[in-house]
Amino acid sequence: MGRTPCCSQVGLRRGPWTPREDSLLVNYIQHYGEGHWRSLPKKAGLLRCGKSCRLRWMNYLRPDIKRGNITPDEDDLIIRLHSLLGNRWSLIAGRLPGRTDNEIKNYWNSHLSKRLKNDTTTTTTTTTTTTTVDKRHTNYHGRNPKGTSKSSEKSTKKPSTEKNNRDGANCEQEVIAKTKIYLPKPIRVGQFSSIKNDGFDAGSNSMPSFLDNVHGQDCTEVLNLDHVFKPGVDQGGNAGGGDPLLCVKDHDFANNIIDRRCESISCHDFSQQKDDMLDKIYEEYQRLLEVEDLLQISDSFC
DNA sequence: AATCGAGCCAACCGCAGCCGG
DNA sequence: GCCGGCTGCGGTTGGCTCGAT
Repeated sequence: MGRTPCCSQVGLRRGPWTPREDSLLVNYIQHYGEGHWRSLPKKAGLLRCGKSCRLRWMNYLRPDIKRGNITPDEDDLIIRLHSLLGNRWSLIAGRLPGRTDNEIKNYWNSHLSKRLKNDTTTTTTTTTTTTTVDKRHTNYHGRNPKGTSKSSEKSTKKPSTEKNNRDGANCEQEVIAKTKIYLPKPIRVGQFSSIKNDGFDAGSNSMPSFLDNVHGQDCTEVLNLDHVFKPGVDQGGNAGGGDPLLCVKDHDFANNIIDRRCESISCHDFSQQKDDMLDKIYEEYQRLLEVEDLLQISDSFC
């Protein structure tokens, strides 16, 4: 499709945005709303391409954006969603209110992927989950072996909700113990085509790619999804029991994965399973946020 | 004090989906 | 059904910051 790259136009500014440009963009959007990015810069008096304006607004200027201080809970949620969705940052961001896909992507690349790397190097030398969890305890946030972490140091400069919300390393270790990280290979998906692009078409018996890509494992190992989801569930795998996570952990899902490998169930069924699971993870996250709020309120009385 | 290297993140680039003509 | 423009997405990059030496 012959599309002219909008940013290649002569005379358009590039690089970091100035406060004046920001205010022009914000003022324009406040008056006329988002959209029509192509024509927006001209109307707003900006020497930027529409794409750049959109990016700036979406990733930085939107009023509902939370910046920095990814909490352990968000961290946990990102890991779990990533294990489900792969590099579908926009989908993951959609489940994290106030977070942008760019921020999550950056966070993953700078923090979590390193943790994953450490994790995989340890898992290759060990066979039991217990062992790998123990190893991960020493590698949370991908901190370097010297123990100096710029991210942690930076976070001391910024107001750190992470430190306020949780009891530091213990909680981080707890998160680690709850999660098993996989690294799906990058998948490209359209907004409404996650299943279609997951790599299995009607005539294929293959697994969806996000599962195929799970660490290059076969479906038996994919059953380790149990580790992806929050433990704290009973080992019997009983669904219900008051905890929504019990549903997430529901073995029916894992069984469906196997069924798919062996019998090829319908795309729709699987899509529904995945959507349900996402909803449940998200519900859990919302609950965590509520609990955090309650804890903060109670702390404030102490 | 200067230099180096690692980490972080805003922004850019190119591709693909969607949609209207 | 085809074409072209717009938009959204994910990968990548460049520059800034900061700790280590």
